[in-house]
Amino acid sequence: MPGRKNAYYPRPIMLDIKYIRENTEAVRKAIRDKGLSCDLDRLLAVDDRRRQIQQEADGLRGRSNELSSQVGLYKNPKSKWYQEAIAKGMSPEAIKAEGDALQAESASIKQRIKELEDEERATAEEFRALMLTVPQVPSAKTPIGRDASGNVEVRRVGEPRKFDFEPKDHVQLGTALGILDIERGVKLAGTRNYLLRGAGSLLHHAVLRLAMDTIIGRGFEPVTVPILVRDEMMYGTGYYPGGEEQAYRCERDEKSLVGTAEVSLTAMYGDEILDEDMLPVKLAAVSTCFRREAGAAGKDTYGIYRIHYFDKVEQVVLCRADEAESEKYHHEIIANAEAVLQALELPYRVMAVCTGDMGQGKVEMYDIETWMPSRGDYGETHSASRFGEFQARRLNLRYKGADKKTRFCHTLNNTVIASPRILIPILELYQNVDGSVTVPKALRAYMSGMERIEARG
RNA sequence: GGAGAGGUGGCUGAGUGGCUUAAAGCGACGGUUUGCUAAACCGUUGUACGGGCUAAUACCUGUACCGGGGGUUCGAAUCCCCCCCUCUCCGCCA
Repeated sequence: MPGRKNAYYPRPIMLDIKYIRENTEAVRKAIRDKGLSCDLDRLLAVDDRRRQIQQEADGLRGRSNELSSQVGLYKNPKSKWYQEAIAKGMSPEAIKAEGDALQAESASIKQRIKELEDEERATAEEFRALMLTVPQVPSAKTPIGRDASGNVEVRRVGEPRKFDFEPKDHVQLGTALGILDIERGVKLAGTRNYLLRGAGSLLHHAVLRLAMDTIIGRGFEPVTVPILVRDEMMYGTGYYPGGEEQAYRCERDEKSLVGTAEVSLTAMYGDEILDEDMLPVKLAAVSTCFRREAGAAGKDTYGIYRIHYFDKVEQVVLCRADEAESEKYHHEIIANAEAVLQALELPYRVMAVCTGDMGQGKVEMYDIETWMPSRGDYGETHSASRFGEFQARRLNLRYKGADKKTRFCHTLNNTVIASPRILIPILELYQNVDGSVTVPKALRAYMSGMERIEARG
């Protein structure tokens, strides 16, 4: 691992300022479509001023360097210049006088440089703050809309089950079967916590194993990653600033518990330059995910839909800076997730997420929603995003191409499976009239051949 | 947690205040030679942000960068302060 350089955060880079200068209208439209506030005109003005200051300061620094090296000659009797001057008949006193004069000029330049540096600092700070608010420009395919209601269904696979009896929800089923214990979870850790027991715990591990085996079979490298990471990684992947309230942050250590292994996987090559022939890098990790769910008070409080901790298999792709390639892998990671849902024989639909619902950093985003009988609707179980170079810029994640040029990678990620949320449709759709639950065929191998979960005697 | 040693270009490694635009070597790239390979010889060599000229990420040019930040000085890789990281040993612990 190469040493970390300029390891401060947040990194000021978002989009390329040159891109913003040259594509102002596209960025302006992105701000509008994503419903964000970002003072682009102010940003451009600050950028302008920033460059003026740099020009003046650089010029003065150049002059100052020149003076310093001259003073060095005047002050050093051993220098070639000094000896030549003496040989030409200059007196040491005359030399000293000239040297002092240069020194005086240098001092006055330094004064002006100091002023400029103060202004430079202030301008850079405002510049950075403004840059942090500039959104990634969404792809042309992205539907334009204000919120989730603007999302567009792309396709629907499988049929929601029609029951010939009154179905129970996952809490009723899981509690009666003794595989889900919300009360004791709350006793241990507060609201939005739970225990999975016996076959419930087995089922949880089985879906994770199925997901891992599926994704490994599709060429992804399994990685075990830290889930308490430096805050810098949260900035790098775009969760900070803005998402601090959603994360469990360990202030003392300036580290945060990740809400997804995407953070660790995407950031793991940060500050490195990869060889182009290493790409694409395809990684997958299973990790526990922690979410404070601040601002969601009272929302989805029932059951295990929205909870403070869960386990998730996440897939991440780092690829070349090529729009078509990035789109190709986006389709691939969505297909990977669909393969798992199809193996589990769960009905789902794929939604194109609209501009207002997709988040600042994303170029294109699709959610997969799985049918959940208790909600009488599809519920989000997967989220597939591509970021262009947004995350790579913040992480300083680059590659060297065959043409010797260094570029920022493109990054993408998607859920493979998240449990226990996925247990909601599994329990509810595989329930039997007697309250037992049939184990999906694809999971039986991971549960010692168990075919049916029944209440314990 | 305690004690010590260190952080210099892709890598190794010189450099304790100014003719240092960071030596030298390795590697990489280009070229010459060569039946091919190898060897030899010659040349090139990073990043970021600006400016000029542009079809250009080509070329010319400025500044900054020797772990990070601050200080002393006309001038800092070099001196001072704070922080971070790595390594070694000890302690504690899963």
